[in-house]
Amino acid sequence: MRKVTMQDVAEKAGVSKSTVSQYINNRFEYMAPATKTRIEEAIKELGYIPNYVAKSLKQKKTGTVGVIVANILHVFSTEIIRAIEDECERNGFHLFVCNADDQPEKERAYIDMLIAKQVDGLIIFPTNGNQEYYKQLKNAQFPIVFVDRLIDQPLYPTLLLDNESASHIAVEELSKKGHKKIGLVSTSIAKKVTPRLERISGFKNAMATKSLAIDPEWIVADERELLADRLQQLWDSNNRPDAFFATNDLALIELLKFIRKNKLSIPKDIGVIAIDDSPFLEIATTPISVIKQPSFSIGKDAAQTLQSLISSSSLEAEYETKRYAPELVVREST
Amino acid sequence: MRKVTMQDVAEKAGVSKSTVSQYINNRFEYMAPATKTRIEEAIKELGYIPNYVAKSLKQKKTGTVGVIVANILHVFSTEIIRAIEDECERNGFHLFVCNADDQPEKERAYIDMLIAKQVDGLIIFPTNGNQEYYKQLKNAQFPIVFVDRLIDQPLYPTLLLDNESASHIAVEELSKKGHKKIGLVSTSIAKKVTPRLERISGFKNAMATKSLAIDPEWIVADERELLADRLQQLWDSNNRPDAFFATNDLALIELLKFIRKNKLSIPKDIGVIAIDDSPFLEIATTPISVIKQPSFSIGKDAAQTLQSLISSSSLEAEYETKRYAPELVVREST
DNA sequence: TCGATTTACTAAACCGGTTTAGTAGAGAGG
DNA sequence: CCTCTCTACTAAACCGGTTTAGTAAATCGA
Repeated sequence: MRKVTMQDVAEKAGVSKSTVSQYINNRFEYMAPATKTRIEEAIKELGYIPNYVAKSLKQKKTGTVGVIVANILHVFSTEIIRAIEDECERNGFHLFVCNADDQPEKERAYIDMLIAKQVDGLIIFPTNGNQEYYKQLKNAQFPIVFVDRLIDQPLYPTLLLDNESASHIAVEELSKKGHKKIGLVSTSIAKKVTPRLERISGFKNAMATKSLAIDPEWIVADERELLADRLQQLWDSNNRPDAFFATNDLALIELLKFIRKNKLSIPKDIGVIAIDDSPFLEIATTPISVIKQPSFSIGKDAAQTLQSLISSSSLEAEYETKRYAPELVVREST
Repeated sequence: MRKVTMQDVAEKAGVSKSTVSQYINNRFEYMAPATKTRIEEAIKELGYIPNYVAKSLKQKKTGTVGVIVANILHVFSTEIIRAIEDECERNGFHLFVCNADDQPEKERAYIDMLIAKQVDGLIIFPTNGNQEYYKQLKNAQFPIVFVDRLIDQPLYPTLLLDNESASHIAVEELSKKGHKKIGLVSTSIAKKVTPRLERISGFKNAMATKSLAIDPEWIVADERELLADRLQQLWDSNNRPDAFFATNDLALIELLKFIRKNKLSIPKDIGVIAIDDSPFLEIATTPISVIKQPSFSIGKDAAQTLQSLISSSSLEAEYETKRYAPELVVREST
């Protein structure tokens, strides 16, 4: 079954393709009411749906943006995507959602394909391996917004949590409740992912500010699968902290598993605070205190920032980084 | 800065556009090695990236599929999307991800736009309001796969959990542990969403099979926001079940909040089992027993089924529904 | 040596819209 | 009555690829 084209509508209505195009684009300035009606009817009868690909080719814009996240399974990513989606829907934009899995090659391949598919812009959780490529894209004036991670140069607008502040809040809350020997649990920092690095350095600064001793052994950062063992080793060594700051949801899960396995009670035996909330934390053994990221604001702003880059004719030389304030939710775990 | 086109490459390499096209599509049968090299160099020097939109227009396929889910924030949706994405990446397909929020009008608008954008196929969590439209799409031979929900006619392949069986497993597990007065908590069934309806009717059947009494008051199905109150009312009436089956993650969260508020202990005061797992349930007050959906299999199969529909020249008159076996994970809450 | 075949490449139509330049006819103004 | 403007519409180029039909030159077979 051949698809109905504008030409078919034109013939049925007894007008030219151009006139149908005017109709589709609501340019009625010089259209006779009778013509309008005839086209309207022809469209309805034939069930005509305009081909957006043809339109995109001519107009050099697709009404499409790409989002490349590290992993959709993270709560934070999911919320960001949802917020971007909501905002884009308002502007009639559609979203290509991709997972780079923190692999620069995979990220690069996605960027290439998305550009080949002529997306109008990209929102990326950038890896550290494509700096040079980002620079090329910037030179070509291609609109991008970075989220959650910093790269070396201020090529593009970058939106992320004020991680330093989040760590300070975490340390402040734990120390306020009397914890002094504070440890940290993080997923692997091998790939130099901004939030993890900043949260760790923020943690160290905060500890120093409070004149609390930092024991390097209490900073446990490793692949998720290894965290349970690392924590157990630390515990068995008897050099034990009395509280832990988990820098993200995955680290928290591993920490809580360890705590359960060792039948420790929160916060008596061990205090806990984490970044990133989940509805389940509210109803955990001891409801877990957390530091929330304003993910919906970040996502919404990312989408809006991208929209403005897309509509502006040329990019600026540099863009500033926008930091978002974390929000403490005190429950019973600290 | 003008984009580099195939014409530019052709001129630089001193050949025709057609030859460059052959090169791009790896048709080297009749190409002189020298020509190949010249084109290769021209492409590299100019940084040429083919325009997939132009290609799509001519070839009438875009290498793009649309996924319309009820809500990305559900764990189940997220996992399905992730699985579809993985599978599609393998075939070089990209994903438009959309949220219909269970609103038929929103769903319809998305379908329209995605078709206008010439997606090669759709994977939909269908609402109940667009049956007639689905039929039209079927007539137009448009490839679709339905996930998670049934519609009246077997128009398209449909993949979903064996909900009846999931309910039986839930009742079996609870009754095995000595619970007899079993209640059910579900989010709203006003919109006749398949999984919820089937899980409730499966629950009733399972109870009947076990000769367990069903008290209609123990079946609490309502908007998420109202569940806490409804449960409290039931509890205060003193007509109390001794266990609850939560039919999805959101219902479970509300149930657990209620349990915590009333300081009930699981499973002593109240047994709990639910459909849909989350890493946090493993480490809850009492680790919660759940019935898992094989969401990754469902997503992967959905993507593969869609791929086969896309490559087949014509759709069949009817398709069968594929049911997936739920999997019981026994923890300590039953 | 000459037609047939193969090799290496190209011109031009095509995909389905948008857009620009242009035109026929009606009405206005002098 | 003639020009000028405005209205309502159209022809054709264009977007950037793919594809078909075709062609010139080289090679082959007898």
